[in-house]
Amino acid sequence: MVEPIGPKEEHILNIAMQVFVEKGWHGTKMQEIADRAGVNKAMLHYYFRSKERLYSTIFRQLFMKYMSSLSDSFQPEQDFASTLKQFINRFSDMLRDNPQLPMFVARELSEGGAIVQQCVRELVKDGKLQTPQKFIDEIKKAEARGEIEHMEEPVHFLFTLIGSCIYFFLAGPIIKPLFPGLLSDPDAFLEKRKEAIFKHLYFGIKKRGDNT
Amino acid sequence: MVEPIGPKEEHILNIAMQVFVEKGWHGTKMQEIADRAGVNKAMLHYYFRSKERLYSTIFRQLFMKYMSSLSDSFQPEQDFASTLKQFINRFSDMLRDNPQLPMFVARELSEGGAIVQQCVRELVKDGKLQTPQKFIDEIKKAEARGEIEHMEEPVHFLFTLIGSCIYFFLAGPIIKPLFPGLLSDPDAFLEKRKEAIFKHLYFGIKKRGDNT
DNA sequence: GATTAATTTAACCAACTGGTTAAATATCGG
DNA sequence: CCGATATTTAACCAGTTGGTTAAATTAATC
Repeated sequence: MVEPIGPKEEHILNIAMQVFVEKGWHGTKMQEIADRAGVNKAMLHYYFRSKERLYSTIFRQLFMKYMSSLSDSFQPEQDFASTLKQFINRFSDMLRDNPQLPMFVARELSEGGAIVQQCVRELVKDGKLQTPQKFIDEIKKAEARGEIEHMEEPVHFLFTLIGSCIYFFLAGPIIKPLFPGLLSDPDAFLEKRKEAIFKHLYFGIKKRGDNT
Repeated sequence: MVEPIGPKEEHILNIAMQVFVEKGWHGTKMQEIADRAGVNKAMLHYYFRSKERLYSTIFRQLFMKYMSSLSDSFQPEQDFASTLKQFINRFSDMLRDNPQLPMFVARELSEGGAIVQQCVRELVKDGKLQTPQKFIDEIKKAEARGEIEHMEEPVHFLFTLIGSCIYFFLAGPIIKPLFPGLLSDPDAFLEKRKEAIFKHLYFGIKKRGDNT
């Protein structure tokens, strides 16, 4: 089903991915892809027929990468604290390596052209987006083990968790000018960020032993 | 400095705002604004000279609205628990009334054309984006009062908090198809979401009295 | 009611966009 | 080396885009 693609084709695909991720569907011009890939514009159509096809290939790939990383980052461990810690670790590392990925996915889904909508419909239909249930089940188990507090709707914790991990990467352009210096050592920052998220979500901020 | 604008001008501005919020800079066409506003395309240029100017007016306005709502939602109360609860309440309500606002701001900042960059530079220079410090100061006070745990870098809590509130609105297009039925009663959902966020961040999920 | 200024319109324009095509060039099996 | 196939190019095309303009219409002023 997945026909093999030549190195040239792959090179174009990689460049196109960069441009689409940076500028989105409307902001991306075929000419710019061609220029940055160092090929004639007609080559893009030779290999991919149309902007729609090229985009659809790329969106599908990146959307799956994003959703898969959610799934892959979540691996049940001995206790839920470890599971949570590992998820934050892995998911944050993926975001560090693909900082523009969540913005791309969110933006394209929100602009929601026909291509994107069809893509998502297919993936949902094929059952390829079932991360959440895995998550929720594990939360319920940890709850049953008496490890964590009872949650009425575990899905909320999922939202809180993902939101906490992602926000920094989505809001980067606001945060950077507001906190100059915060990112002088990005790696160190991310490590602290991971710890902070875990502490906030697992222990909360309330002073323990305080019953007010 | 702010010249008074006629009702017609304002009408166009409102429509233009809708279109820009929906489709972003590149996705917005002057013709569509004109059509939806029920005016001749030349009128847009008559009132606003260029797409850049029109956009710049709108971006500035919406970006300030977003940043102000962050600031306005944060009003110190008797105790930090109440402050936090109220912030989540107010900020979430604003998001409910302007669900596309965070996506718009994030998207435009990430595409980061010259207009946006200059806009942000001006606002930062004019000191109009100083919400965060207010926040951090209050956290430190609550810490000093012994109300909450010590935080090495309170700014992380800010990120976790905002991320938790915003994620649902940014990820709406992913969440809706994945959790059909979750939003059958959006208002009820949001109320539960507010409570959940507060619980997660203030108390954490760890079973209390458990010292593992 | 005439004159002036503000508003609105249709027609137009140059630049750009995605896409095509036919010819040129490179590649490769024989 | 030859033919066939795959790749690459420049020129081109029709539709769209932001923007202009001059004339027409309306509103305001006297």
